[in-house]
Amino acid sequence: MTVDPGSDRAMFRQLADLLRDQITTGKLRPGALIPSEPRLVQQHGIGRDTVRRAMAVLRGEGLVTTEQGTGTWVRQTPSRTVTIRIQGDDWVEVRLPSDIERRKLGLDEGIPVFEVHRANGELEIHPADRARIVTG
Amino acid sequence: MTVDPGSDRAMFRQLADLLRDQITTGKLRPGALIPSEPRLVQQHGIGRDTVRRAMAVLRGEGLVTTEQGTGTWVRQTPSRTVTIRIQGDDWVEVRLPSDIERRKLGLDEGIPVFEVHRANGELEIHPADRARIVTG
DNA sequence: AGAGATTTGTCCGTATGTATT
DNA sequence: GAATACATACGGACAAATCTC
Repeated sequence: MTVDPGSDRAMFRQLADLLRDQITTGKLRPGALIPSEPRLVQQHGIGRDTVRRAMAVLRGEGLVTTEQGTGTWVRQTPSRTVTIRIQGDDWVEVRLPSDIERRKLGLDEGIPVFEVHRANGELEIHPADRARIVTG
Repeated sequence: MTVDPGSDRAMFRQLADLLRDQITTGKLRPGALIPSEPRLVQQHGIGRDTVRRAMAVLRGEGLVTTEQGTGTWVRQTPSRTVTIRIQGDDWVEVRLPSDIERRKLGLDEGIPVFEVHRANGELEIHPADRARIVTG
């Protein structure tokens, strides 16, 4: 299966769809290496820019992580180590960190953060891929 | 102020930083029009690719929204119309929607979704820029 | 309705730099 | 050092959407 230049859907989206499907169906398991950019270029007969844009889509969805000089992998969904308990007048919002904040927190692209506003005025930030909100 | 080719920081990140700063400080208010791509190209003496990547950064952070044929605007943070109440064994996780799901939900890029798992097994999806989690 | 200008979307090519193996 | 892989940046070309006249 490959991408279709004649389709209405942009080729980089088709390629992202194709890889996302392999990830969500388990064909590409967490930790698996995505074929290199030149490899995908050759496999689908497309430009490198197109491949890179597809990767950018998947990174933005938190599905893959890329390391310069090495390659791109299916992200390991970390076991949720943090359980956030809220009660009373606590409340929670969610947002994506800025590029700067993301680096400071050591987060991958496409990972939102929980902003936990405690009733006492304190503010906690938690990466949203390692946390789950419960009551009590 | 403009970008510096000699800096360690990539130029498209510098441009994103610059615009993000104007947005967060209120210099560019919600609804304000971002200068067009050719305008920014000329203003900073950079390539269009660089400008577009800066925009992609800001879109991914949920700060701006882009419409083909029109332009790019500072996002209106919608009034929070949804309040999610959780209690008992309800729990909440957060993720970014896939490209396909995002279109189906009519969401901008960079907007996470709440996944509310009810104790009775039901599953609710809420755009995370229009929701707030509380107890009770 | 139509034409033209403006603006963003997609795709390709090339070149160079940086990081890892 | 060499080979491989991703990062950044430029340029050009055409398509698609929107707006104005």
